Amino acid sequence: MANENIEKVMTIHDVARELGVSASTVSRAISGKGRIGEATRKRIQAYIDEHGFYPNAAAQSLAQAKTNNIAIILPEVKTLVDMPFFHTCMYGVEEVAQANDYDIIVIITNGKDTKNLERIIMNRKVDGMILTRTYENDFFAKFLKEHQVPFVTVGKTGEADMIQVDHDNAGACRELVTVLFSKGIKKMAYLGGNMEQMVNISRLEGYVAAHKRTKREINEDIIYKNLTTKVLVEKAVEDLLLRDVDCILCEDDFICDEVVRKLAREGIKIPEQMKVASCHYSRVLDNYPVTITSLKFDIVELGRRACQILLDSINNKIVPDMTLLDYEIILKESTK
Amino acid sequence: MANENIEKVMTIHDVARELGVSASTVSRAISGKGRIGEATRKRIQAYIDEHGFYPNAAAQSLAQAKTNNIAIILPEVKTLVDMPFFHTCMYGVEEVAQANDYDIIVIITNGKDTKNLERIIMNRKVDGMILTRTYENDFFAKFLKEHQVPFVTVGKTGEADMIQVDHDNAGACRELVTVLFSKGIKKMAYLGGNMEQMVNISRLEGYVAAHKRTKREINEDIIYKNLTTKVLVEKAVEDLLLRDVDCILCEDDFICDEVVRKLAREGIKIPEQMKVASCHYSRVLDNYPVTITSLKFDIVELGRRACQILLDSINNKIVPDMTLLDYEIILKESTK
DNA sequence: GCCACTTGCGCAATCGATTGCTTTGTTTTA
DNA sequence: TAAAACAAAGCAATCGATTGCGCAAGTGGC
Repeated sequence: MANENIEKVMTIHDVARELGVSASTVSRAISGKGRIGEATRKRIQAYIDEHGFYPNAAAQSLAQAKTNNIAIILPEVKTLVDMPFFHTCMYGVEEVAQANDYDIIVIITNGKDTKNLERIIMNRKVDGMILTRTYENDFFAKFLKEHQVPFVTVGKTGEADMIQVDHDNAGACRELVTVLFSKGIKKMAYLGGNMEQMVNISRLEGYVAAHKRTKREINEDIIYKNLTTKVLVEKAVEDLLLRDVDCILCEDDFICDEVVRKLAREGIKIPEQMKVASCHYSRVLDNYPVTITSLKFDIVELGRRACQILLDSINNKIVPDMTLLDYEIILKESTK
Repeated sequence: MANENIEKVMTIHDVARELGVSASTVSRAISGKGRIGEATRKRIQAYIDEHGFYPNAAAQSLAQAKTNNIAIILPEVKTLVDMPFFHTCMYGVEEVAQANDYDIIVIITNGKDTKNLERIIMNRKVDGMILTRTYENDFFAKFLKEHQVPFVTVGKTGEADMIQVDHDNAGACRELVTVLFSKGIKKMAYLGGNMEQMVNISRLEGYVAAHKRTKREINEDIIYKNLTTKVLVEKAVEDLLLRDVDCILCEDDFICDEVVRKLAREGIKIPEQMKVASCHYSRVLDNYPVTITSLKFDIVELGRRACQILLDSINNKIVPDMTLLDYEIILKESTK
């Protein structure tokens, strides 16, 4: 009854019958692989162009053992406004994927549970994966490696033998800190986030490296780690105000946001009484009366590159193990 | 050579051979459909649990004409920080999809080009779709309807005979405006965004309805539409300052953000000299010294509901044509 | 003890593409 | 002109699941 209305979709056999050729010929006409006469090719192509034949993706996947899908793994992020990183990155990935006739499957995960990851791999729903948040000794990355799934990490994994794409966080931070020192800053505090995440490890590395290069002492008392909540940031600020610091370097714009607010509440003027810089720019930093010095990364580009490298890797091209993208240092009023 | 290392994945036939049964029996044991003995069921299940067999998704899709994928269509958004809506919504969709063993394919589109949409539908890569931004007389929605693809729109389409899930934007706005009037506001300007988008149409509707209910005159001079850039918002504010308005209602937090900044630059105090409210809360509104009155919507829930309804619809359950979710009016300092 | 009915499970077709092999027909070459 | 070479296109197997049908064994009624 109801089914009578459902128009059946055209298959390769329909096209073949219509043109009086075999299905294999149609297949070869479309793919261009195998031997086929030019005249037949054109005739079939013309028919398809006119009538709009689309091959069944499942049948193709089955026959070719290839899905033309890639997965992108996003972390569960509670405070989305503060975390445009992953979604911006996704835009880049999607752009390149589309351009290459791939679709992206998005998996959101808390980072611990591999069930979904396992299912999607073992069901062979994708040809490869992009991990957008990496940890030291990354669990997911190891899992993928074990299962011989092509994958690229956005961010470092701290392991060799994995394809990684990242901004040069360590280098950028090192340069930023060095520049700030050269502008007369004496004692710079560092406020960092979750130290299990590689990005945070890299940034702190940069901070430390800049101290070493300029032969300054590293003072552990003014290095704060794992500031994952507003309250922790607030406490850190209170604490460092007692420690004769003249600049606060924030690991990201979320922390920076809290720092700026806290300083305002304390009546401390930026930059006169305290200089502030962030290792990551996003629009949040435009919300204050004083503009904030920061590092700027092109995150869409990061996504694009990660995707391009993944696709190359899937197609057995040779790709670099580690790709580091450029950054920009943006000096603003907050460190004048 | 290289291929010798690649371990072949287990198929249903491997399981069958190993247990001395037929593939059909294994299939029936897994699905629970068809006639199968309880003892055999358990034996097969036990083997699978132990050895971890996962069916090939492509083969299943082909056999069942069902992909267990849904697509979510996101608009191209330039200013991500200002637009957490779509991504928050995606979180809700993903949550419900995962819980029901569906994966989500994300398509990002400029809203005009149907090529990707067409491809993904005609290739039968998904069982249904969620549209996250709707326009009056929606092109995509019509396209999907024509192709008999199950779909749900997040936001209204202005058409009957389509499954729509939305917050009650019109009702919420109407109530907010009414409440503000009851608190003594005399003349309220409305600053709206792109009037092709249904959400904006609905909100203005609410504003108008509140005027009618309270028997106030509607003054077209203080209704601004299509304020899609900072500059336009700025100009609108300049303009309405000459018009004896005592409250500005902003269509969303992006506009509100610009309004608050502009008023600050003009030295106009909120709420003493001008009251301000927004029809949409996001964390952006927490960035000012004065807290802002707004409407609050649970966007993750919106995504969840949309997805649940889509899945029900795919499985031929009866679903409501129009689902309107609740809202919250948050009165803060900006309208005191 | 015979027939009807149910239960458990295997056989083989099917979904819609791809691809190695074969056949057919044409062209080239000796 | 016959043999060799080659191009074009069809045949049929294959990918890995699902499912209608049918057979054999078991159960129950009378």
